[in-house]
Amino acid sequence: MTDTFFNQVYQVVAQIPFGRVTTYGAIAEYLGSKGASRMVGWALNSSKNFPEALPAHRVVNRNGLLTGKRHFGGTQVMADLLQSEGIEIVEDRIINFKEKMWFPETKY
DNA sequence: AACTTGACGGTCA
DNA sequence: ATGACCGCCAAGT
Repeated sequence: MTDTFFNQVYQVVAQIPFGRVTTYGAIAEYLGSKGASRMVGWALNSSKNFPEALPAHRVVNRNGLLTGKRHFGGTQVMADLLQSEGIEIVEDRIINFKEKMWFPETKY
C-alpha cells in the first residue's frame, strides 16, 4: 500500500526534524529516483488529503527557495513557519540553507 | 483512454 | 553564463 512513490515521500517529509529543511531532489534521490523530484511536490500536494501534519513547508527546491509557498494558501505562510523554526528567510530564500539541509538517509 | 501539466533537477547546446 | 530539453511518476482534464 505505501509502496507508491508519493507515499514514501510523505513518510520522509514527516521525518524532517524541527528547524531543518530538505530538498525535493534529496528526497527523490533517497527514494531511488533522482529525476522524480517533481513527484515529490506532487506527493505533497496529495498530502493535503492526509490528516497528518505534513511539514511540507520544510521542503524547498535545491536553491533553498520556497518554491511551494504558493501552495500554502498564502504568500508568507511558508516563510513565516520556517522563521518560527529558527530558519532565516529573506526574499523567500533560506539563509544558511546548506546548514539547515537535512538528508533522509543520514538524518543528520 | 490519451494527452498535458506539475512544489524539480541535471545535462546538453 | 544563459537557455532549452529530457527524465521521473502520478493525477487532472
